[in-house]
Amino acid sequence: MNFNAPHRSEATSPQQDERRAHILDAARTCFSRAGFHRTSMQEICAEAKMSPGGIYRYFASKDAIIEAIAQEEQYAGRRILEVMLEPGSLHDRLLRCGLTYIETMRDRRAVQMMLEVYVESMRNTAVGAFFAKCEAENRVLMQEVFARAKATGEIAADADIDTVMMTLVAFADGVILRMGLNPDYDVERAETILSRVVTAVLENEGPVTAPPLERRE
Amino acid sequence: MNFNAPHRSEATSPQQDERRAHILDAARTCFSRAGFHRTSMQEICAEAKMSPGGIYRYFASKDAIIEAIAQEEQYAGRRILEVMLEPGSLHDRLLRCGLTYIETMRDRRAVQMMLEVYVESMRNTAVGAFFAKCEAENRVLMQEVFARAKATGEIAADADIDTVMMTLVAFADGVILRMGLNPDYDVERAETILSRVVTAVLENEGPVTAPPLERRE
DNA sequence: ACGGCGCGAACGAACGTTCGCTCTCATAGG
DNA sequence: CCTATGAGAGCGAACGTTCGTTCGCGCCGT
Repeated sequence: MNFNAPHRSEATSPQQDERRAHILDAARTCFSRAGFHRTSMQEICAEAKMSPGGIYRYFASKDAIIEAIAQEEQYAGRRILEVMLEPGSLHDRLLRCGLTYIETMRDRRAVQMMLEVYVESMRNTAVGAFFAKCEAENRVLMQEVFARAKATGEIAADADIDTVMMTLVAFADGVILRMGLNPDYDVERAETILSRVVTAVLENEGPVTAPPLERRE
Repeated sequence: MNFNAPHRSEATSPQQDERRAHILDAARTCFSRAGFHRTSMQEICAEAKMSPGGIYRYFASKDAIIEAIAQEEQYAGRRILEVMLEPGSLHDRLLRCGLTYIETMRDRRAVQMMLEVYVESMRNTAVGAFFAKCEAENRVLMQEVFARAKATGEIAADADIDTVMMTLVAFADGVILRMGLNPDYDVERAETILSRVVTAVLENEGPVTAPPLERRE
């Protein structure tokens, strides 16, 4: 529920932080192997080479560990999104942002963690609430970025920003999901395709009444 | 482990099938609410209004229920993919296929089930093995479709079929994932974008040759 | 001597599964 | 027509196991 307060004391020493990180790392290994709810505390203990009593000194519950990991994931995502605030064309920044995101997910373990967090977020859990909050923040950030792009004429003034944004995010997540499902999928060979997709999505829609399928001859 | 044999007898009466379906439906409701591994048999029993003993007459274990559901999901996916064998332009069929897929996922419950199956498939489980088998079959089907498209010149002869295919599938899954994460996401407003994305992905690098047109009404 | 860290046996609860029972109902024999 | 019979459907208390968590006690640096 509470994502900020440590278990017992408000102040944390560097060694405590290190220990916490050690436990979280062990938990990640276990969770990515079997998922949040099929991983037992005993397994995390074994992976971290600590006893239950030791771990419970740093985290109040198993859920607290899950929440801490979800938090880390969100912060990592936010840091990547901040690429959008750097200089460059909208298309370039979006592509760079996407590729950076994909780069951090090269490890199958990372994909599994991300998915686990996503799945957990869709349920009525503390993780879900936190996820929604972060998602809303990210959206505001992106809306500002796109609004500025409208001002400079990089995208049409009447573009449906929300849809464009969401579709791009959906695409990035989809590629990562596919990387997890099918390790053969080579994103590097897909890079030029990705670039074209970004261009295509940024293009403004034609007349609203036009049929969705364009006739090409 | 075994996806085909029923629990006790090889032959199944229509009433038995109906009962099985009833149990699976209850299980889906529970699973989409809390996930495979946080749903207890007791909950499924309550939802199905049956006792444990009753349910275990139809399924050998909880895992057997999960496997049956994963199987249903795969078969549904395959049926949608068969749109690709119908007449029409490649672009048209791909878009229709994607939109049909998305249509079946309008229900949040369906998205959650799909994701649950995906996550389970990434682990070393019986579901994972079955998933890999289906995935391989689907790939063969798609490779044939694309090979034929090359023959008719709908895509360039040197196009990287595997990458194109995977990227499109990734996109579809991504959109669905986003629909689950963010119920505000309105796919209908995204439809023209989706169409442009399909076009963009199908384009080979270099000069774009226009695919021939066959519209279906 | 003392505060903390860390241990690991032990706890109650909840899990998936089993098993012996009752009930139902189609059929056969009288 | 009635009733005996047997197979299967369904039940639910109970099983052994495993779960997340607790707690009292040694250990160690100061």
